[in-house]
Amino acid sequence: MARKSGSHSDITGPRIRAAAERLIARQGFAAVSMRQIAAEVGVQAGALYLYTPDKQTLLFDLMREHMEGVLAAWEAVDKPADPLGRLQAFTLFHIRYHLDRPDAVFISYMELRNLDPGNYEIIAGLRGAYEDALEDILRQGGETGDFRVPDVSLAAKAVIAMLNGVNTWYREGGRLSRDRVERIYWNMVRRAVGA
Amino acid sequence: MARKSGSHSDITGPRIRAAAERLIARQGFAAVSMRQIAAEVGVQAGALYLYTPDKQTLLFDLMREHMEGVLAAWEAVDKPADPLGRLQAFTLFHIRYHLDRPDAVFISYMELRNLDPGNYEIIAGLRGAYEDALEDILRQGGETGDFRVPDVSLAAKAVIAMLNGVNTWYREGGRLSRDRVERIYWNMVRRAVGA
DNA sequence: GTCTATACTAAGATAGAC
DNA sequence: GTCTATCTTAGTATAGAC
Repeated sequence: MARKSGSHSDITGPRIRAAAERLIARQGFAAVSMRQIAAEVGVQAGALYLYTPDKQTLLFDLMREHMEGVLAAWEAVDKPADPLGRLQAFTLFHIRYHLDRPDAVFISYMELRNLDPGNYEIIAGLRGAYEDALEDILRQGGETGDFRVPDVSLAAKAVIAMLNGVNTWYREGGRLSRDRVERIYWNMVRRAVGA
Repeated sequence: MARKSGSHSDITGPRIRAAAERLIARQGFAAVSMRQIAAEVGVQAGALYLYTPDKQTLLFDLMREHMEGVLAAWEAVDKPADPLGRLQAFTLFHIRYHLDRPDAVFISYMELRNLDPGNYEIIAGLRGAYEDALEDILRQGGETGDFRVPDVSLAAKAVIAMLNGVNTWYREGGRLSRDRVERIYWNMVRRAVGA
């Protein structure tokens, strides 16, 4: 495709999103200024408004893309038919996908309260859809007798909270390898649901 | 004690902290202005500086008081000698204490990144001390054979993350009573550590 | 102890030149 | 597509009156 000289729209857009993601994850949405994001990209603040109508939309787009990405990636996972296998697939998928995207995860988790009401509803809906995927597995396993979960909704919330915790402390090259962390957590998840 | 007419230092101070806690929990530290806190209390913004040297110290004091409160309260709990009883006591204590203070919990969890480095170290140390208390229980139970935890540090983090999750969704008067939630979570914790 | 007034800084967003 | 310059609003914090 031909490109006008001096035009960088195909590269600046993604760079703005990447810079915003990094900065918001570290400092929080309200504490990050548009000037700061612009400086990180190497443009002036005004130039950002060629790529987003306002700061709120920038945050919303980051969160929506992340949540849609999680859902699409889980859809694409090759899933065993039996509940235990599915739960293991979910556990390993969740840990890996989230450890690969710490900034996006952190934002989608911490900045919910900075979304406008309409945007909040949409993101909350996407989060609910992801939780539903886990609930379905737990319900299926309850019916087959593979799991013993007195309350499917609570168990799903507990498992996701436990797995999300990994992101708060795991550091590449630390005491434990990813594989080891995954095994230990899978062991705890399995036992927590009475498998 | 004699009090000057028009003096409200004994009441305004706590009211400022209460208002700051409420507002910061809902909107985030960076998004809350000193004017907003003052308006909530019914004074002018300048008057806040009679009670705190600056906004950062106000945040730090809220977090320090909360963390010290958690530690002191856990110290004061009547604890069984056996690991299983201790773990149950910890689980029920954690859920109850945290559900009673949702705003303080939320802040101590979400606003770590808004602390100045020196203040961060202090709060992180207090958090570590609380986690240590749980690690001690798990280690003891591992030695007696009551629990099967391949990694005490990971298990402690997993349990605390799971329990913290309750605060994100529990609402008084909702589908489940506190007692029922406590029982279900205790069941999951117990199984997760192989008891 | 609190208020009014304000100094100072920085924010989000826009207009118009290039 | 980007920059410079700027409008408008709002923030933290302080000074001095009462």
